[in-house]
Amino acid sequence: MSQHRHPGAPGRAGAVPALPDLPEATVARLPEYLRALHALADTGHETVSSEGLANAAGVNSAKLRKDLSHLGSYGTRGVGYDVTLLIEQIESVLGLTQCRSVALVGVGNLGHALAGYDGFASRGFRIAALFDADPSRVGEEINGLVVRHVDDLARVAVEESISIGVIATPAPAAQAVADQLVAVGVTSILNFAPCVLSVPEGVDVRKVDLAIELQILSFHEHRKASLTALPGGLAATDTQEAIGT
Amino acid sequence: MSQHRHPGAPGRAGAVPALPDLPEATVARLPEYLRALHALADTGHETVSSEGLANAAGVNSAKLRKDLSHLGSYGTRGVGYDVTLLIEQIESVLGLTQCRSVALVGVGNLGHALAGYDGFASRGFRIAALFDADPSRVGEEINGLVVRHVDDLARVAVEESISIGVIATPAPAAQAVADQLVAVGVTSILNFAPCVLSVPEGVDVRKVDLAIELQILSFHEHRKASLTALPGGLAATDTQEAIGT
DNA sequence: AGGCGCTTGTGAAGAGGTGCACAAATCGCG
DNA sequence: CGCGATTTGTGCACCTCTTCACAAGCGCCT
Ligand SMILES: NC(=O)c1ccc[n+]([C@@H]2O[C@H](COP(=O)([O-])OP(=O)(O)OC[C@H]3O[C@@H](n4cnc5c(N)ncnc54)[C@H](O)[C@@H]3O)[C@@H](O)[C@H]2O)c1
Ligand SMILES: NC(=O)c1ccc[n+]([C@@H]2O[C@H](COP(=O)([O-])OP(=O)(O)OC[C@H]3O[C@@H](n4cnc5c(N)ncnc54)[C@H](O)[C@@H]3O)[C@@H](O)[C@H]2O)c1
Repeated sequence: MSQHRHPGAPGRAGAVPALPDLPEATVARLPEYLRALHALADTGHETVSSEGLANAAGVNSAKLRKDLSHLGSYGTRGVGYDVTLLIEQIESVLGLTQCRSVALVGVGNLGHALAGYDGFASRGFRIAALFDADPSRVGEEINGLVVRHVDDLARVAVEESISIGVIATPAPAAQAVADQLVAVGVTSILNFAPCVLSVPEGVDVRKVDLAIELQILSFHEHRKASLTALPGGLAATDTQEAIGT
Repeated sequence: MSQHRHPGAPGRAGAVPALPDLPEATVARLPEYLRALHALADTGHETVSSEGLANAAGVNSAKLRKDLSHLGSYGTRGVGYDVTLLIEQIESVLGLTQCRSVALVGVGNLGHALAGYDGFASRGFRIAALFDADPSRVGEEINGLVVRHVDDLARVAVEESISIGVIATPAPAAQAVADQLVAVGVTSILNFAPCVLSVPEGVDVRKVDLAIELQILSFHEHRKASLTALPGGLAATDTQEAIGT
């Protein structure tokens, strides 16, 4: 039940990309494989085994093979995977063959760090525009980019063909900013504000909340403390515990 | 996600702390519920239904009820959940009743933003110490905290009873920093460097990689573009939205 | 007191993800 | 040219997570 229209999207009927409807869990791991592959390429490796790559990416080798098998058979049995070829394939699947332009809204404490980060460019993204609502911030230059007023979003978004929006404003402003981004045709949003965004169908939102990460760690810390507190019979590895009824 | 071990049998071996062995997916959502509950409390709500809270947290109401049922029965049928009581319960489970001390290593671009962020304190965390390896940065004061040299980690960690370490150094230094943190007894690490950390069993690592988030968005953007280009009769393909963390 | 509407808590079914284990495929070498 | 070593790709069983659907419980109103 999805009718996503892309305003002004050129009807490019390219039949080439046989896009293979990947499992979401696989998609989330591909970037990690990509990073590991680049590291391997930089150190002169031409091929890599699933075991080696899995190790570098911090996952199980069977999982890695299954993930890669979803893209097609790009490995050679008895040898492994061609590093360069695999990089090309993963980048193609992730849509990184074209450099994507990112708009960053909210150039405060966190926004400054993001704007000054060079790790995005090296991974296929270009921060194309910075926006803020505070007039005293507008005009400031960061890393060769001038901060513009958020009211210019519509114009600049088209000029720079923005495809991803990053929200780094305080939480109370985030929904309004999201609405503005959606209004200018942005369909992917990365949200740093600790709040839930409501967006129309067809728009993807990913959220990064550092406090949540810390709280999850806190839970495990709490649990570990409780476990060490109770002596009990440390009878080797008894991982079986039936909970069902 | 962090690699998770199976440390023996975490079942209900100990009857003292009534530690409820929660599903990992539930743990990851509890902080979101907590944030939504605080927002409700601030706006004067005394009770909330599963439907209302689920809405505020951006999840399914059945999922929310099942999550909360793992903590025990703290709702009242026909009425809903007592906001204050539920906050207490969740904070207790997450181990937030005591304020946890955080050490931040790497006070560069990103580290400055984190150190200056007041959103941690309001959610039960205290940034207790800042560390850097660059002598020119040591001594700098940020938000009332003095940057110390990373060699002082051992001493300060004990003094401040650090329970969580945050790594915001460049990737090549991250593993060494992680080793140092582990050496002084830290068993929970939040890593911002784009690399895999190797840590002993019993240490939890969570990773935040912004480039990965962007690449996942890029994939969906790519997929959406392909779908709009391919008309086809498949109007029933359900597009996924607002992917969870 | 009793009925009625609302909401929780949960059994069960289904969907999705994980990891083992192994057959199939490929290479190097004698 | 065949054989053994190596590694991929995948069927399968198991497990976790999600979602539906509904009985049980609670408060309120008559
Ligand atoms: N700083 C951190 O380390 C950190 C960590 C985790 C989460 N966050 C979250 O990131 C967000 C930003 O944090 P921060 O520390 O940079 O805050 P900040 O107050 O320093 O910066 C916010 C910026 O957004 C701008 N802004 C406000 N409303 C706007 C609007 N409608 N349109 C455009 N710009 C607008 C402000 O002018 C300001 O420059 C917050 O939601 C915060 O909770 C920050
Ligand atoms: N800036 C961002 O927005 C951003 C975004 C995503 C990821 N990251 C990642 O976060 C990390 C930090 O990024 P940054 O932009 O702040 O880099 P940065 O170079 O500005 O800061 C790194 C800091 O770490 C210190 N450092 C180096 N080695 C150290 C060691 N062994 N012990 C202690 N401190 C040490 C350096 O002195 C420096 O102050 C990097 O891994 C980067 O990839 C940053």
